[in-house]
Amino acid sequence: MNIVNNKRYRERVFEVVRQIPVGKVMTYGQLAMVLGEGYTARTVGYVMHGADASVPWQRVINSQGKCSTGRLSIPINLQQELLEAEGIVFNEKGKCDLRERQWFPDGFWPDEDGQTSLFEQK
DNA sequence: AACTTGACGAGGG
DNA sequence: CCCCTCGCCAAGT
Repeated sequence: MNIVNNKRYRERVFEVVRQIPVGKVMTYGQLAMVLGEGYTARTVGYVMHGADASVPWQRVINSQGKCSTGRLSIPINLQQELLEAEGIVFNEKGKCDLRERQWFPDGFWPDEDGQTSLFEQK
């Protein structure tokens, strides 16, 4: 059976996304790292495609701090507007400050320099 | 089975 | 900062 049609596989992604607080975001790659074996940024993106209303899908953006939902069934700029309504600020190039807005689940923390890598707690 | 296309990401120029 | 290449891996044709 296809992976993204596997309910368990999808639910693990959604469980984490549902924990992202208002005003915070995570990237596809981070989610993949947190979820571990079997998950990649691409598959996470695929799963998000099928998110239902119980999932704050707008809080998942790409590693550059931008929204990647321009050309799909989602109206242009909807994601950014939803996030702005949650208090997130985007510059004229559609980028927000990940350093300030990135959220990490319990058990993970960012490395010294960037916010893009995660390490498991000892 | 081959080839293309992504709600991706890192690295190089 | 922008653009391109690769690696990634599931889906659609």
